[in-house]
Amino acid sequence: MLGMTNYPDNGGHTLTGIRDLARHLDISIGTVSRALNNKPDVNQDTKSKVLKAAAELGYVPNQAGRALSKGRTNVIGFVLQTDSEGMMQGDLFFIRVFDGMQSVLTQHGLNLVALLSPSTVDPETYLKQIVARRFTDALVLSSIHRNDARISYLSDQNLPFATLGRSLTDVGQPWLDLDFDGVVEDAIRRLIAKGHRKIALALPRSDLNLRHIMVESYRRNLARSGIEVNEDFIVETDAGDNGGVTLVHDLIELQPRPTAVIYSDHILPFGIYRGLAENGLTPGQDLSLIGVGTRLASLLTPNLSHYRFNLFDLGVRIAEALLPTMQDRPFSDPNKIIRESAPYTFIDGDSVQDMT
Amino acid sequence: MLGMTNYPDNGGHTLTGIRDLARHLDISIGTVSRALNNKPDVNQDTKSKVLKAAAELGYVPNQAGRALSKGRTNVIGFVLQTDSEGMMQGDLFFIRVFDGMQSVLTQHGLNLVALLSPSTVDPETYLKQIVARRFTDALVLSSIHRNDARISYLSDQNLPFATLGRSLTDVGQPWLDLDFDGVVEDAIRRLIAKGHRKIALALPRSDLNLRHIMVESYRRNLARSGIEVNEDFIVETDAGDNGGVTLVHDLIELQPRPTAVIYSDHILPFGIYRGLAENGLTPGQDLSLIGVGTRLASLLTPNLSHYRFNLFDLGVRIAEALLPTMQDRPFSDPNKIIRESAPYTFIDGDSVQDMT
DNA sequence: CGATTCACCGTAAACGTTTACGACAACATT
DNA sequence: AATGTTGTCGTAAACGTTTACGGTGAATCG
Repeated sequence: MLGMTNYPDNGGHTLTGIRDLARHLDISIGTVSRALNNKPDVNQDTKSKVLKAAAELGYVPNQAGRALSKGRTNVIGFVLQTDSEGMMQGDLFFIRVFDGMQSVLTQHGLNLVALLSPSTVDPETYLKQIVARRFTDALVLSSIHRNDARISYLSDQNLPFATLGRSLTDVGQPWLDLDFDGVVEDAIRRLIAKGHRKIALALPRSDLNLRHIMVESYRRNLARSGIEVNEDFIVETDAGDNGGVTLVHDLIELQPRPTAVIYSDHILPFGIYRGLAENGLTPGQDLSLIGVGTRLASLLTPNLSHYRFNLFDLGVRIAEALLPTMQDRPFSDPNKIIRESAPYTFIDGDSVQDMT
Repeated sequence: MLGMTNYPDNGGHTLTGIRDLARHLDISIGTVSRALNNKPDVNQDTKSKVLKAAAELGYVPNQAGRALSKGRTNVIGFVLQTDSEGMMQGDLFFIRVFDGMQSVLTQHGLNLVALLSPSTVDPETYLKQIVARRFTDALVLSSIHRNDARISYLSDQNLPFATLGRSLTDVGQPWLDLDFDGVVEDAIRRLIAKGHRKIALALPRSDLNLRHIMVESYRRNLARSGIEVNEDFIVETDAGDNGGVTLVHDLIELQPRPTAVIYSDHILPFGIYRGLAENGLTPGQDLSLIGVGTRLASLLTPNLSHYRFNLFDLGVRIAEALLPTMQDRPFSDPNKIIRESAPYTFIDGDSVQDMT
């Protein structure tokens, strides 16, 4: 039957709780707890004795007990979104960002987990589930939309969080993003310097704020150079694998036909190269290309000019931005709030033609 | 009048605990708990009343309290590995598998999280951290090695788990994997039917059991067809982005030169195509190619012949294999243990030349 | 009518921590 | 000698659930 033994057979040397550890050392539970948490009110000698015994016996504090007592779980969630295509856009990004975040969070005794909102349910209700179950001390949101209701929701719930990307709905939380604004500015400057005037911007259809930021930067910087914006040059790309092919078909039918295109996607350039080839055109020669955030650019022939980001470092900075907000009440001290855009690096290739 | 004040100052309509909910309904805590957990000993009428009130007031059980009391956390971890290249190999896979797993686990009230062992620390110590903190009811391991110490470790810890991939160290746990064995067999048969005799096998350097399985299948099926195995034809590929280019250089220097190559990677084919082009060779014409598990095959020109798997379905089956082991003691009932290989689909392309 | 069952519900003890509080020496200050 | 101070530690009450146990009243049975 069930109640045969008071103590479950835990295989021998694995401790079950702090109680056993205290009994083994013949001191009180409270002192052991204080020693483990490095509290001031405990003798340096016994402190080291406790640490030693804990290491030897392989004692690890039960997270549920700790969470219940302290109200904190030491778990931080990185919330990711899978789009209809299975998140082709983000998945080449997030691993490195995650790695960067984790490298600093572990040093603070925090566990990072990735939370993927399923493709079948909308992101907000998924987030509410997460928050309601509160097995997370803080969250990092990604795939930020132009007006992202999740931000105000999290603010209402008093849960510390940071966003990878900014939004128009802003509650003063820390954010970081990739400087796609500056990237578009730089790309336009480079293209103009090479004599281009008819520059297209190709972006996937979405309501991500990143898209809006790029479009705005596109308009602003063209205007600054005295180039009138042709609305037909702002084209939406399909998410599918052959979105690049259809993009080329769309572009070469435009009147006038653009001589250069800026776009943002990992997979897109392969389709673009293929689409150009199908039409007897050569990348760089018949259409100049500049990629933003394309991880696989070096696999293309001719080499694709593109921008690169240090994603590990981005993860580090996100974690560093998040940590201070977890100390006291979220976003209490405005001086602590970190908000910045990660700098880009331009990788020169052969996909930009000199028109002069 | 003391007991009548059922308005704790929690700042609004968000409930804090089951205690408030019980007070609000004017019944005991125990009954509320039983009602929420659908226990038999509670009136159908009050049961629905409790459910209704919980939904209205937005009450969600505190997971820490529940975990402490029941010893289960309702969290399941999907353990992933990032190799030195930032997990280029796995990341295009795992999202869909994750999605599939999640689709069935949520129906059982379980939360799925992704746990990424950082590239800096070895997988086993990371796993020990996870297990020791026991904020997980069960685990799913991926990137299974030929002899994977994690498997015996988890078995010792009495933690339910399943593996995505099999290993020589086997403790009777459920596993699923992709039928790379059958894929190699099928690929060799197709190539031989088209007249190929000099078939190479190109795999990334690793100790994953999948690699061993493919090599063994390669040897076995060549032998069955009466073709002697040329050890030079089993080549190791580099993980980097231009691993495909160097692979081509290695292949065309072989004496005799293989006429076909089977390989496994997402990124590799792009490099192969590029490497062939650099040498004035045409994919399919000068070297037949068959890819295994290459997500982006449709982006290549000419189309790459390759094998595809239903990864969402794979995730579903993993979850279904894991669930019964969580009911009672892990792996108690051998009839319940599910172990199977997911079937492949061949996608015909233009990258296999007919030699007859 | 007493005894037995039954459906339902309240009580209280767990689960493993943390931490406010107080106790107790030893020592320093008047 | 009385008082205050300091360093160290034990005690016990939380934290929010679950669940074994016992206790009702009503219905059923002998």
